[in-house]
Amino acid sequence: MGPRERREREREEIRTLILDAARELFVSEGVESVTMRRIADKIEYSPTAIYFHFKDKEALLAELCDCDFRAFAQRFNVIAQIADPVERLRAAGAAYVDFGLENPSHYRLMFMTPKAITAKTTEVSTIDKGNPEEDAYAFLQGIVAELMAKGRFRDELTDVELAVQVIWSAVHGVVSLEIAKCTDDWVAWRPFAARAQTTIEMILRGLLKE
Amino acid sequence: MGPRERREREREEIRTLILDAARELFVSEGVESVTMRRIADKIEYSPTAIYFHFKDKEALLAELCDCDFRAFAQRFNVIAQIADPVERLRAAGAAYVDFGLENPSHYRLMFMTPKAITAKTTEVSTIDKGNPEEDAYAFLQGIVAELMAKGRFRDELTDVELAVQVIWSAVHGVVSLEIAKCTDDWVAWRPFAARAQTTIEMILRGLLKE
DNA sequence: TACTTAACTTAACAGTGTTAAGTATCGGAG
DNA sequence: CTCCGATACTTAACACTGTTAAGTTAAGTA
Repeated sequence: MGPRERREREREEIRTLILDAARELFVSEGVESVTMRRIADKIEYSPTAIYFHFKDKEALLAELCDCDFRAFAQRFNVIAQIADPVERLRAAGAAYVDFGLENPSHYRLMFMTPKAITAKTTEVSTIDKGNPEEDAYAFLQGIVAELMAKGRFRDELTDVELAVQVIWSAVHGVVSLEIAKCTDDWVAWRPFAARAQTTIEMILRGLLKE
Repeated sequence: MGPRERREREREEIRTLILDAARELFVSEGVESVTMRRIADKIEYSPTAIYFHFKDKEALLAELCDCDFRAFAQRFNVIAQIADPVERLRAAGAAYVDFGLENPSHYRLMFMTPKAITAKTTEVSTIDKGNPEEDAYAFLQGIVAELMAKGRFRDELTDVELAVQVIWSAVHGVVSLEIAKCTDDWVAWRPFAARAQTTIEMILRGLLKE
C-alpha cells in the first residue's frame, strides 16, 4: 500500500500548509486578516482549494485554536511539579496571563468571542476534556480541589467548581481588559504586571484562610 | 428663522430614527446584524442616506454606545446616596454586573472588542471624562479614594488607580466570561449570580483590612 | 425666476465567505 | 493497456458586506 499512504501523507501536508498560513496571518494581523483568499494567495492555491480540506473558515480557525491550546495546556506540565499548591496556583495564574498576552488573537477568539458567533455549527473539540495535561481548566480544578481538601480555603467556600470559576474570572478579567483596552487612554493604566500580580494576590487572600 | 430651525429639527429626527433602528437590531440580534442595508430597510430609506447623517458605520455604533453608556453611568447616581463606602462599592459592583448582562451587545462592543478594530479613525467620545455622573470609572475611583483615605485598605495598597483597576478587572472578568462563554458546556458553570457575588466578596476581602 | 444647497436615490466598486460546475491527474480493475 | 471513478484541484459565479460617485429632487434664498 505505497501510493495510498503517500496520498494520505500529502493530504496531511497541505492541511498543515493551510493551517500554518492561516496561523501566520492570525497572529501577525489578527483574525480579521484571515480571509480565505489571503490564505490561498500565501500558499499559491485557489481559495476554493481550502474547502476541500476544511469544511469552512470557522472549522479552520477552530482547529487552529484547538491545536495551539493543547500546546498551551502542556505548559502546565512543568508547573504541576511544584509541591506547594498555593505556589502552584500562583504559577498557574502567571502562566495563564503570559499566554494571553503572548497570543492575544487566540485568547480573543477562545475566551472573548461569544460561542454563537464562532460556532454556528456544532463544533467538536479534539482536546481531551478533564485531562489536566490537555485541559487547562481541569488543571486548575485539580489545584483547587487539593487546597479545599487540605482545608486551606475559608470555611464558607465549599464548592470547588465555584472557587475555580471565581479565580478564572478574576485572572481572565485582567487579561481580557488588557487585550481589549490597553490602547485606551481613558484610563490611567498601571503597568500590566502590577495589575496581574495584585489581582492574583488579592483573590488568593480573599479565598484562602489567613 | 422658522424654516431654518425646522430643517435642523428634521435632521435631528432622522438621526435618532437611524440610531433607534440600529439600536433595535443591535440589542436584539447582535452587532453583526447591524448592516447599513438592514437599518435602511427598517427606516425605509436607501442605505446611502445613512451616510449623510453619520460618517460611517463605526461612527454610528460609537454614538449609539456613547449615548447608552451615559445612561448607564447615571444609574450610579442613586448608589451615590449610600453612606457606607463599602456598601456603596458592593452596590456599584452589582449595578455594573446587571448592566453587562442586560446589555451584552453594548458591553461586548465597549469592553470586549479591541479598540483597533472598532476605532480606525480617532473616535471622540462626548462623555464628560472624570465626571462621576457621566463616567462610571470616575465613580468607582471616588469610592476607592474615600476608602483609602479612611485607611480601610490593607497597608500595602497605596495606589488608588491600581486598586480601581484590580476591582474593575475582577468584576469585568465575571461579566465578560458570562457573555462570551455562558453557552459553553465545557465548564460546569455555577449560577451567574453566585459567581458574581462571590467574586465581589472575595476581592473585597482581599483588598480591605479584616 | 434663477441659483444654491441639503437630502436624498440608483448604480456601482471592491471586498467577503461559499458553492456549482468543469478539469486534470492518478491508482486500481478488467 | 485501457477505462473508470475518485481525488484534488480551478474558474466563475452568487449573495452578501461597507462605501462612494454621480444623478435627482425639493426647498430656501437672492
